[in-house]
Amino acid sequence: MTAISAHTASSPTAVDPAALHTPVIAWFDSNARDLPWRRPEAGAWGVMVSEFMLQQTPVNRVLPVYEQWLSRWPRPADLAAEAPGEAVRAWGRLGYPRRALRLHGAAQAITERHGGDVPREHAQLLSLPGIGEYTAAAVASFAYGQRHAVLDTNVRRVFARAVAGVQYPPNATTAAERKLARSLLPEDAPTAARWAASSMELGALICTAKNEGCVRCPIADRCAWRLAGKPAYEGPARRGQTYAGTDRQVRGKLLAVLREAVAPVPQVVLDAVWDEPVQRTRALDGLVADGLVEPMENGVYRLPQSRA
DNA sequence: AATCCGTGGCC
DNA sequence: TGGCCAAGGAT
Repeated sequence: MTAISAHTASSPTAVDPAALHTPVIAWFDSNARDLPWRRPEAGAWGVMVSEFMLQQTPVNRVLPVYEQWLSRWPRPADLAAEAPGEAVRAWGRLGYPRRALRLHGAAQAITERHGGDVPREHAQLLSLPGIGEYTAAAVASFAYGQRHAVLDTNVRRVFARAVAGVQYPPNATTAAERKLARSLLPEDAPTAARWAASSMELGALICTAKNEGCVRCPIADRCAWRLAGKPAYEGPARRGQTYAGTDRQVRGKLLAVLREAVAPVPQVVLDAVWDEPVQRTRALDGLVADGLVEPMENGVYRLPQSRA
């Protein structure tokens, strides 16, 4: 096949959805990981907790924390009854601790507005704190078997390569990607949900950002990117993630002290984590503004006890 | 739309 | 060694 015809074949309108569904779903049936949130006993709450934890955090680091959370808070109301600081503490070192606060807030909303059950409607899920377009679709699809385009970084990369013929998807999800995802969605809901999980798993295990495993890929023979000779990424520089010396690092150090503390922490102890006073103060103020830290009297701090 | 928000493993 | 990457969301 020439480069020209490979390019033609990469046109989204030329894709036969069924030609992708069948081999990818068959591959998933034999190769899916046995993750706890995929087991029936996880329920919608388990799926939802896992989705919060998996936002920007690898599976292997989520696993032990997920088990602790579901054991301690088996239903949304159990978490809602806790102080938000307990959620932040139990979040441990998963990163982005605002997710813990949002998950706690979502549990409160579910308890107060939805009778304690994770809502089934996409719009209702979307209205909960910490749930955006991706997570709403993921919960509706994985927990309730509904038909939604589930566009996470894995699926977007699979589509970019297999269909668009490029190495990486755009920085932010585009209207074209949503349209493509909808056009590839199987008609019946159970198959659509299976397809969502399958295409995501393919991106996570085979069609990875680096060291992609094309030799094990069930659709390698029709992947536009591979057929085009795997051209290198061309386009705007992808977003970097500098960390050392940033406010995020300082916030992380401050919150780590508060997570480990069994009693409220004097400011002098927090001051020891970072030398530069202006940045240190800005970071602590930011944590307070975000509701992750609660100032007490006399310059003492703790994880939030008040119900937001 | 561009930035901010943690943490740790990997090559 | 250090940039890159990991099932995003909020502003």
